Amino acid sequence: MAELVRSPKQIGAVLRRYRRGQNLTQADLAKRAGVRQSTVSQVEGGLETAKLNTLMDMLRALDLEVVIQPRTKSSHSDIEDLF
Amino acid sequence: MAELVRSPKQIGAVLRRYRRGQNLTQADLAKRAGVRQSTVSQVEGGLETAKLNTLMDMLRALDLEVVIQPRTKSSHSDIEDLF
DNA sequence: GAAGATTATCTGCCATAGAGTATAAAGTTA
DNA sequence: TAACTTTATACTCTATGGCAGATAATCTTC
Repeated sequence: MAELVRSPKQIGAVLRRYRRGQNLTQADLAKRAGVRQSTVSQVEGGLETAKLNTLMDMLRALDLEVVIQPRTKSSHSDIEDLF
Repeated sequence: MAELVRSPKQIGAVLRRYRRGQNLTQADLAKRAGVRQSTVSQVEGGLETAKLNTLMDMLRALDLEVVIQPRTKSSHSDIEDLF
């Protein structure tokens, strides 16, 4: 399932969801991605100033990929912005 | 058109393509995104340690959005990795 | 090929990410 | 509720992003 994300907070939420879906702990993911567990915790928490390569490492470790596309009028996940 | 990206370098290339497609200079985009022209230059160049919020600001300024999805076996743009 | 526009780099400065290491706080299960 | 696991925070230190401000290098165009 493709997840539209518009903020670091949403990115973190998606990462967490997929990590749990794969039954991995933050420590597991950290090891795979080559970062520290505390870093995983922060990125999942939506750290805005996280580094791009750190994010990419985490995505790769979860077998996720990124698609960039022109903004669509209104996507379903807009509702998430309310929370 | 949706663009699959797997590295900061590819992200930078996509940003540059869209920026030019909208006939904007780096300075224009910088102003819209609230960053410096030098920063735009670096991110388009593929700076791996760029900050997440900086990237998001640039994407938003170009009316682009990000989708995170499970990795597909082999996407067309894999070929781009050769260059 | 000179002028003008655009992009790439540089210096100084400050803020902070993430490593390393550790512990506190939450959650989970027996 | 004690024991264990998982996640959130803390502290020091080093590296570097991005701002300010500016200039060099590289296109464009006439």
